[in-house]
Amino acid sequence: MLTEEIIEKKIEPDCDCSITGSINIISGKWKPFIIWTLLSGSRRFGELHKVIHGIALKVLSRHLKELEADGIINRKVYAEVPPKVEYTLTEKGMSLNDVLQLLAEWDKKHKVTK
Amino acid sequence: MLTEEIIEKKIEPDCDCSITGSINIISGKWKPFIIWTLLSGSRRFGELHKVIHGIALKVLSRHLKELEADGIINRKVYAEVPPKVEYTLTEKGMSLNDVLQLLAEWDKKHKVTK
DNA sequence: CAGGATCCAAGACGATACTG
DNA sequence: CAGTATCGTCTTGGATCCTG
Repeated sequence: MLTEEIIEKKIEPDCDCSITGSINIISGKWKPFIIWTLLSGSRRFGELHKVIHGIALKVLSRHLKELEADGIINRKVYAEVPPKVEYTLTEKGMSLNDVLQLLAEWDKKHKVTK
Repeated sequence: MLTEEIIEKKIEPDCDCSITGSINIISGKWKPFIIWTLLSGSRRFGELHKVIHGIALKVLSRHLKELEADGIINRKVYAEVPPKVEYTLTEKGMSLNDVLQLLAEWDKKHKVTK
Protein backbone atom coordinates (compact mmCIF):
# COMPACT_ATOMS: atom_id res chain seq x y z
CA MET A 1 0.00 0.00 0.00
CA LEU A 2 2.55 2.41 1.11
CA THR A 3 4.48 0.84 -1.68
CA GLU A 4 1.65 1.60 -4.05
CA GLU A 5 1.63 5.22 -3.10
CA ILE A 6 5.27 5.42 -3.69
CA ILE A 7 4.72 3.89 -7.07
CA GLU A 8 2.11 6.46 -7.88
CA LYS A 9 4.10 9.38 -6.70
CA LYS A 10 7.09 7.63 -8.10
CA ILE A 11 9.11 9.07 -5.38
CA GLU A 12 11.77 8.40 -2.97
CA PRO A 13 9.67 7.82 0.09
CA ASP A 14 9.50 10.59 2.61
CA CYS A 15 10.57 8.26 5.33
CA ASP A 16 13.77 9.02 7.14
CA CYS A 17 15.72 7.68 4.25
CA SER A 18 15.46 10.99 2.46
CA ILE A 19 19.10 11.48 2.10
CA THR A 20 19.21 12.47 -1.48
CA GLY A 21 19.41 16.13 -0.74
CA SER A 22 22.47 16.00 1.41
CA ILE A 23 24.15 13.44 -0.75
CA ASN A 24 23.60 15.41 -3.89
CA ILE A 25 25.22 18.39 -2.27
CA ILE A 26 28.39 16.72 -1.18
CA SER A 27 28.78 14.25 -3.96
CA GLY A 28 30.73 15.51 -6.84
CA LYS A 29 34.30 14.50 -7.17
CA TRP A 30 35.74 17.56 -5.51
CA LYS A 31 32.96 19.11 -3.50
CA PRO A 32 34.03 17.75 -0.15
CA PHE A 33 37.48 19.18 -0.71
CA ILE A 34 36.08 22.55 -1.65
CA ILE A 35 33.96 22.65 1.46
CA TRP A 36 36.75 21.39 3.63
CA THR A 37 39.07 24.00 2.25
CA LEU A 38 36.62 26.80 2.83
CA LEU A 39 36.10 25.67 6.40
CA SER A 40 39.41 27.29 7.19
CA GLY A 41 38.39 30.58 5.67
CA SER A 42 37.35 32.20 2.43
CA ARG A 43 39.35 31.65 -0.69
CA ARG A 44 39.64 33.12 -4.12
CA PHE A 45 38.94 31.19 -7.27
CA GLY A 46 42.58 30.84 -8.17
CA GLU A 47 43.50 29.76 -4.66
CA LEU A 48 40.97 26.98 -4.75
CA HIS A 49 42.31 25.95 -8.10
CA LYS A 50 45.78 25.61 -6.66
CA VAL A 51 44.88 24.03 -3.37
CA ILE A 52 42.57 21.49 -4.87
CA HIS A 53 45.15 20.34 -7.29
CA GLY A 54 44.08 18.37 -10.28
CA ILE A 55 40.65 19.83 -10.64
CA ALA A 56 39.79 21.18 -14.05
CA LEU A 57 38.85 24.83 -14.23
CA LYS A 58 35.52 24.05 -15.69
CA VAL A 59 34.69 21.56 -13.01
CA LEU A 60 35.74 23.87 -10.22
CA SER A 61 33.62 26.53 -11.77
CA ARG A 62 30.58 24.32 -12.03
CA HIS A 63 30.96 22.92 -8.56
CA LEU A 64 31.17 26.39 -7.12
CA LYS A 65 28.03 27.38 -8.95
CA GLU A 66 26.19 24.36 -7.70
CA LEU A 67 27.33 24.87 -4.15
CA GLU A 68 26.24 28.47 -4.38
CA ALA A 69 22.87 27.43 -5.74
CA ASP A 70 22.54 24.99 -2.86
CA GLY A 71 23.19 27.77 -0.41
CA ILE A 72 26.43 26.28 0.79
CA ILE A 73 28.75 29.07 -0.23
CA ASN A 74 28.67 32.79 -0.93
CA ARG A 75 30.32 34.47 -3.84
CA LYS A 76 31.65 37.97 -3.33
CA VAL A 77 32.81 39.91 -6.32
CA TYR A 78 35.14 42.85 -5.81
CA ALA A 79 34.89 45.53 -8.45
CA GLU A 80 38.58 45.70 -9.05
CA VAL A 81 41.05 45.29 -11.82
CA PRO A 82 42.18 42.63 -12.03
CA PRO A 83 38.99 40.91 -10.90
CA LYS A 84 38.77 39.37 -7.48
CA VAL A 85 36.22 36.89 -6.28
CA GLU A 86 36.02 35.33 -2.88
CA TYR A 87 34.13 32.26 -1.88
CA THR A 88 32.96 31.82 1.67
CA LEU A 89 30.95 29.19 3.43
CA THR A 90 27.46 30.08 4.58
CA GLU A 91 26.05 28.97 7.90
CA LYS A 92 24.47 26.09 6.11
CA GLY A 93 27.79 25.24 4.59
CA MET A 94 29.50 25.31 7.96
CA SER A 95 26.93 22.94 9.32
CA LEU A 96 28.19 20.35 6.90
CA ASN A 97 31.26 20.09 9.04
CA ASP A 98 29.69 17.51 11.32
CA VAL A 99 28.55 15.48 8.39
CA LEU A 100 31.93 15.47 6.71
CA GLN A 101 33.54 14.70 10.02
CA LEU A 102 31.40 11.66 10.56
CA LEU A 103 31.99 10.43 7.04
CA ALA A 104 35.71 10.84 7.55
CA GLU A 105 35.61 8.94 10.82
CA TRP A 106 33.66 6.12 9.30
CA ASP A 107 36.15 6.06 6.48
CA LYS A 108 39.11 5.82 8.75
CA LYS A 109 37.49 3.27 10.98
CA HIS A 110 36.78 0.97 8.11
CA LYS A 111 39.94 1.70 6.24
CA VAL A 112 37.99 2.38 3.15
CA THR A 113 40.27 5.01 1.81
CA LYS A 114 43.21 3.53 0.05
CA MET B 1 51.07 28.14 5.75
CA LEU B 2 49.05 25.05 6.02
CA THR B 3 47.76 26.07 2.67
CA GLU B 4 51.24 26.25 1.28
CA GLU B 5 52.06 22.77 2.37
CA ILE B 6 48.97 21.40 0.79
CA ILE B 7 49.81 23.17 -2.41
CA GLU B 8 53.24 21.65 -2.38
CA LYS B 9 52.02 18.17 -1.79
CA LYS B 10 49.33 18.84 -4.35
CA ILE B 11 47.27 16.11 -2.90
CA GLU B 12 44.08 15.31 -1.48
CA PRO B 13 45.59 15.93 1.82
CA ASP B 14 45.62 12.99 4.11
CA CYS B 15 44.02 15.21 6.62
CA ASP B 16 40.65 14.29 7.94
CA CYS B 17 39.01 15.22 4.70
CA SER B 18 39.48 11.74 3.30
CA ILE B 19 35.89 11.13 2.70
CA THR B 20 36.03 9.66 -0.72
CA GLY B 21 35.75 6.11 0.51
CA SER B 22 32.55 6.50 2.43
CA ILE B 23 31.03 8.74 -0.17
CA ASN B 24 31.77 6.34 -2.96
CA ILE B 25 30.05 3.61 -1.06
CA ILE B 26 26.81 5.40 -0.43
CA SER B 27 26.62 7.43 -3.56
CA GLY B 28 24.81 5.78 -6.32
CA LYS B 29 21.29 6.78 -6.97
CA TRP B 30 19.71 3.98 -4.99
CA LYS B 31 22.35 2.71 -2.62
CA PRO B 32 21.10 4.53 0.43
CA PHE B 33 17.67 3.03 -0.12
CA ILE B 34 19.07 -0.43 -0.49
CA ILE B 35 21.01 -0.11 2.72
CA TRP B 36 18.10 1.47 4.49
CA THR B 37 15.83 -1.31 3.39
CA LEU B 38 18.23 -3.99 4.50
CA LEU B 39 18.53 -2.36 7.91
CA SER B 40 15.16 -3.86 8.72
CA GLY B 41 16.27 -7.33 7.76
CA SER B 42 17.48 -9.40 4.85
CA ARG B 43 15.65 -9.27 1.57
CA ARG B 44 15.56 -11.23 -1.62
CA PHE B 45 16.43 -9.77 -4.98
CA GLY B 46 12.84 -9.55 -6.12
CA GLU B 47 11.75 -7.99 -2.86
CA LEU B 48 14.30 -5.26 -3.21
CA HIS B 49 13.16 -4.70 -6.73
CA LYS B 50 9.60 -4.16 -5.58
CA VAL B 51 10.31 -2.14 -2.49
CA ILE B 52 12.76 0.15 -4.17
CA HIS B 53 10.37 0.96 -6.90
CA GLY B 54 11.63 2.54 -10.04
CA ILE B 55 15.06 1.04 -9.98
CA ALA B 56 16.10 -0.76 -13.12
CA LEU B 57 17.01 -4.42 -12.77
CA LYS B 58 20.40 -3.81 -14.16
CA VAL B 59 21.10 -0.99 -11.77
CA LEU B 60 19.88 -2.93 -8.75
CA SER B 61 22.05 -5.80 -9.81
CA ARG B 62 25.12 -3.65 -10.18
CA HIS B 63 24.56 -1.76 -6.97
CA LEU B 64 24.24 -5.00 -5.08
CA LYS B 65 27.47 -6.26 -6.56
CA GLU B 66 29.27 -3.09 -5.64
CA LEU B 67 27.92 -3.07 -2.12
CA GLU B 68 28.98 -6.67 -1.78
CA ALA B 69 32.45 -5.84 -3.08
CA ASP B 70 32.64 -3.02 -0.56
CA GLY B 71 31.82 -5.42 2.23
CA ILE B 72 28.52 -3.75 3.02
CA ILE B 73 26.25 -6.67 2.27
CA ASN B 74 26.34 -10.44 2.12
CA ARG B 75 24.83 -12.53 -0.63
CA LYS B 76 23.48 -15.93 0.30
CA VAL B 77 22.45 -18.28 -2.45
CA TYR B 78 20.10 -21.13 -1.63
CA ALA B 79 20.45 -24.15 -3.87
CA GLU B 80 16.78 -24.41 -4.62
CA VAL B 81 14.44 -24.39 -7.53
CA PRO B 82 13.34 -21.77 -8.15
CA PRO B 83 16.46 -19.92 -7.14
CA LYS B 84 16.55 -17.92 -3.96
CA VAL B 85 19.05 -15.31 -3.02
CA GLU B 86 19.09 -13.27 0.12
CA TYR B 87 20.93 -10.07 0.79
CA THR B 88 21.92 -9.12 4.29
CA LEU B 89 23.84 -6.26 5.79
CA THR B 90 27.24 -6.99 7.24
CA GLU B 91 28.46 -5.41 10.44
CA LYS B 92 30.18 -2.83 8.36
CA GLY B 93 26.96 -2.21 6.55
CA MET B 94 25.05 -1.79 9.78
CA SER B 95 27.56 0.74 10.94
CA LEU B 96 26.46 2.97 8.12
CA ASN B 97 23.25 3.52 9.99
CA ASP B 98 24.69 6.41 11.97
CA VAL B 99 26.02 8.00 8.85
CA LEU B 100 22.75 7.76 6.98
CA GLN B 101 20.93 8.99 10.03
CA LEU B 102 23.04 12.09 10.26
CA LEU B 103 22.68 12.78 6.57
CA ALA B 104 18.93 12.45 6.88
CA GLU B 105 18.83 14.78 9.85
CA TRP B 106 20.88 17.36 8.09
CA ASP B 107 18.60 16.99 5.13
CA LYS B 108 15.50 17.55 7.13
CA LYS B 109 17.00 20.40 9.09
CA HIS B 110 17.91 22.27 5.98
CA LYS B 111 14.87 21.26 4.02
CA VAL B 112 17.05 20.20 1.20
CA THR B 113 14.82 17.43 0.01
CA LYS B 114 12.08 18.79 -2.14
C1' DC C 1 42.17 37.05 -12.71
C1' DA C 2 37.94 34.62 -13.11
C1' DG C 3 35.58 32.07 -15.77
C1' DG C 4 32.76 30.86 -20.36
C1' DA C 5 32.66 28.01 -24.79
C1' DT C 6 33.66 23.75 -27.11
C1' DC C 7 34.48 19.14 -27.80
C1' DC C 8 35.31 14.43 -25.85
C1' DA C 9 35.36 10.21 -23.13
C1' DA C 10 33.67 7.46 -19.59
C1' DG C 11 30.35 5.94 -16.71
C1' DA C 12 25.66 5.87 -14.62
C1' DC C 13 21.05 5.20 -15.29
C1' DG C 14 17.07 3.23 -17.82
C1' DA C 15 13.91 -0.09 -20.63
C1' DT C 16 13.30 -4.35 -22.72
C1' DA C 17 14.28 -9.02 -24.03
C1' DC C 18 16.29 -13.25 -22.84
C1' DT C 19 18.39 -17.38 -19.91
C1' DG C 20 19.94 -21.07 -16.22
C1' DC D 1 13.42 -16.44 -9.45
C1' DA D 2 17.52 -14.02 -10.18
C1' DG D 3 19.72 -12.18 -12.85
C1' DT D 4 22.55 -11.12 -17.83
C1' DA D 5 22.70 -8.96 -22.52
C1' DT D 6 21.92 -5.20 -25.37
C1' DC D 7 21.20 -0.66 -26.69
C1' DG D 8 20.42 4.10 -25.92
C1' DT D 9 20.45 8.46 -23.26
C1' DC D 10 22.11 11.70 -19.91
C1' DT D 11 25.37 13.35 -16.66
C1' DT D 12 30.29 14.11 -15.00
C1' DG D 13 34.71 15.02 -15.39
C1' DG D 14 38.47 16.59 -18.31
C1' DA D 15 41.52 19.38 -21.75
C1' DT D 16 42.13 23.41 -24.40
C1' DC D 17 41.23 27.82 -26.15
C1' DC D 18 39.10 32.27 -25.60
C1' DT D 19 37.32 36.74 -23.21
C1' DG D 20 35.67 40.82 -20.07
